[in-house]
Amino acid sequence: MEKQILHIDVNNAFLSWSAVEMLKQGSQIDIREIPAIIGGDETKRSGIVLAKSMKAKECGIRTADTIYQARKKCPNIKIFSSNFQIYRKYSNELYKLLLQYTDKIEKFSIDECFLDMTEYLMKDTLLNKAKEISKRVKEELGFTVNIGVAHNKLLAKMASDFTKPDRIHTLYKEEIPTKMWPLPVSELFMLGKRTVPKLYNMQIKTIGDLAKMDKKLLEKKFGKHGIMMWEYANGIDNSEVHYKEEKPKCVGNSITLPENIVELEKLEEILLALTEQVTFRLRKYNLLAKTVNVQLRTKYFEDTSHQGKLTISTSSTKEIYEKAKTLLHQMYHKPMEIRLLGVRVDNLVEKEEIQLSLFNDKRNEKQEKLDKVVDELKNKYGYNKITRAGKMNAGNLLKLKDIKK
DNA sequence: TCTGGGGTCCTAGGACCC
DNA sequence: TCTGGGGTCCTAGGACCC
Repeated sequence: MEKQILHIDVNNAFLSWSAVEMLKQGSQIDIREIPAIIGGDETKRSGIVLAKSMKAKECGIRTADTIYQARKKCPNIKIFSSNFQIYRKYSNELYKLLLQYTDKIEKFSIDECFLDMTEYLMKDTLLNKAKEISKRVKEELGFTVNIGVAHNKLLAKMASDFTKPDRIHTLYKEEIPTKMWPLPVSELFMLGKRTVPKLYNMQIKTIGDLAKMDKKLLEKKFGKHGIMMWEYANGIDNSEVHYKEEKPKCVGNSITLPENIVELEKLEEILLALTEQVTFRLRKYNLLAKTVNVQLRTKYFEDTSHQGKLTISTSSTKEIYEKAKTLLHQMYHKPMEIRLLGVRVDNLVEKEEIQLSLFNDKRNEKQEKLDKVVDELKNKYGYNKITRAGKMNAGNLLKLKDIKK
């Protein structure tokens, strides 16, 4: 049976949500109506554009531009900082509204959802539901969405991207040649800035060009990725809407430092702060990690990473930090000027699964209790209020207020 | 005052085993 | 004194997404 899929995409999500919130707080201006962007903080060297208004887009400003570039393109641009707590709030409100239509919802990102609407079999019914959702989101939540209507996720996603904002587009199989094939190949989902130039060299300029290519040739040149791009260009995608809550496969935390750092001791302090946040989240998920990964970026934008296995899966801050420190020492050689430092854990397993399979493990019981007490305090009073005693807090030391929950 | 941070998945190549 | 080959596991790096 053919599936009925909707893809819901919030228009300029961060900017729209900030606009709605500001209006609620009594602001006289709607930042969606003026040249405005949501951007990072240049003084913390994270000055890039996260979202833009239509007027900002008309100036040629693009997402991920530096704020410096944005200001050059549009000198009177208004810049606002991001607030992820607010974004999560609006994301949840949208989710709750969508739950009234189906519980088969996949949260694809903070501002995108797939809905499996196969129970609404008639095309007319489905389109009417899309219209109803669009209208209700606008009226009840105060922002607009684009909705893609199709028989699989890929086509629904492509459709929701057509013209914006506040639009509903269908992309049924028979519409692929007219609606999707004329588009530049760079518009196809999963084709990024590395692959597109290679396709251009092969005289593949549009999605239609790609669709008509020999699948085998693409496989030879791009491997699995080649097969996937050929299938996507032909509108083929059999993946399901994953509506069940899934646990993450890795948990990471990284930061671009306010200034380059050379001293190993300082890096260690930051590494501890980063690790504490990672293990806090790990324990919240009730997961244990087997692999630790540390990432460095130098002032020349050279990235390196090292990973290592732990003997036993753990969520202990101390154990993971010790491993991370060892990895950092392996990679670090003087005089290195470090711009970014990150830690990530991989190979995650459910805590219960492991404990059953182990003999009664008394190791680090004390440490586990300490982690638990700290977690409870953090849950009660907020993440940044509680810091480990004994070490100076790297976060405060460097004013890294963005090591956030 | 250029260039974020959170993820997922894939691949090439090395180590090691039979 | 010329060095196969299949399989698995692991690591570093890269590509892509929002």
